[in-house]
Amino acid sequence: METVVRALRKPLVGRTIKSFTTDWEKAIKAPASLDEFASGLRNQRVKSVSRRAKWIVIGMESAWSLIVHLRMSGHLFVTPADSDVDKHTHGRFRLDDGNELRFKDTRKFGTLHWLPLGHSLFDALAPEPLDRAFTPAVLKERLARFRSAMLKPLLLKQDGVCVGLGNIYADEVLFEAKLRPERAADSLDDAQIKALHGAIRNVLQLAIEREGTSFSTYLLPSGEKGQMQEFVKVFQRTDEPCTECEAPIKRIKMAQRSTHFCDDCQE
DNA sequence: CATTACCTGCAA
DNA sequence: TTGCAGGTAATG
Repeated sequence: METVVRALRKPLVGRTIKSFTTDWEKAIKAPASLDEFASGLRNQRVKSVSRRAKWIVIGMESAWSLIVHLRMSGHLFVTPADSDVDKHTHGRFRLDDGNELRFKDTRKFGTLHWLPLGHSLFDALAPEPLDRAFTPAVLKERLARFRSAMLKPLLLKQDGVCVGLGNIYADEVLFEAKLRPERAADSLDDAQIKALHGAIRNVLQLAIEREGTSFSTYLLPSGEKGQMQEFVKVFQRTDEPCTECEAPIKRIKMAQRSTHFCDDCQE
C-alpha cells in the first residue's frame, strides 16, 4: 500500500474529483447511500495521498477523505477517462484533467469510504512498524498483551502487535527472526524480541524498496509488477532448500492461511 | 483461537 | 470439480 500511495500522489494531488460512477454499490461502506458518497465527492480537491496500515487515504481540502481498502485483489490507477474499461472496474472517479482514478477489484472484497476527519475507522489499529515510535520496548509490551497467542496469526492481526504485515511478509519476518510461526507471543526473550523487531522493519523496508510483491494479482498503479517476489526466502518455496541450511521449506496451515517456514532454522 | 463469509479466476 | 489466492469482519 505504501508503494501504491507513493505512485498515486503525483497524478492526484491538486486534482478535483468531478464525478463518481460505479457498477458495484456494495463496495461503498460509508456513507450509507451511493448518492451521499457521490455527491460528497463532487468538486472535492485532493490535498494529500497517504496511508494508515493498509488503508489508502485520499485527503481533501475540505478535511473529508476518500478512504480505500484494496483487500486481496483491488487495484487503483489513473488513466485517461476515455480509455477502455475492464469488466472488473467497479469505481470511476472522473478528474478535472481528463483522467480518471479507477478502482478495479476482481474479487470485490475492496471497500470505499467517504468520511470526515475524526472517523473511527482506524481506532483499533496497532502501531505503524516503520514509525520511530515503534521501538523494541513497544513491541515487547504489545507481545505481552497477547500472552500465549501464536506469532503467525498475531502478526497478521492489524490490531495485534503492529500493522502492515500480510501473509507473505509475516512468513518472511518469522524466518528472518528465526522464530517458529507457532511460538507463543509471551515466550520470547529480549534478544528474540529485538530480532523480531528488526525483521519486521527490514522486511517491510525492503518490500517498499522493491515496490511490493507480485506473486498473483498485485500491480503498481503504473501496471508494472513489484520485485519483492524475487527476494522472498520462504513464501511459496515449499520443499525448496532453505537459503541458510538447505533443509526443505515446510508448509502448514495456520489460521486458515498457508504458512511457510524452515524447520531447522526457526525456533 | 477457528470458522465462515465476502467474490472471481485459475490451476491441479 | 475442488481448492486455493496477498484481507478482514463477524461469529462461536
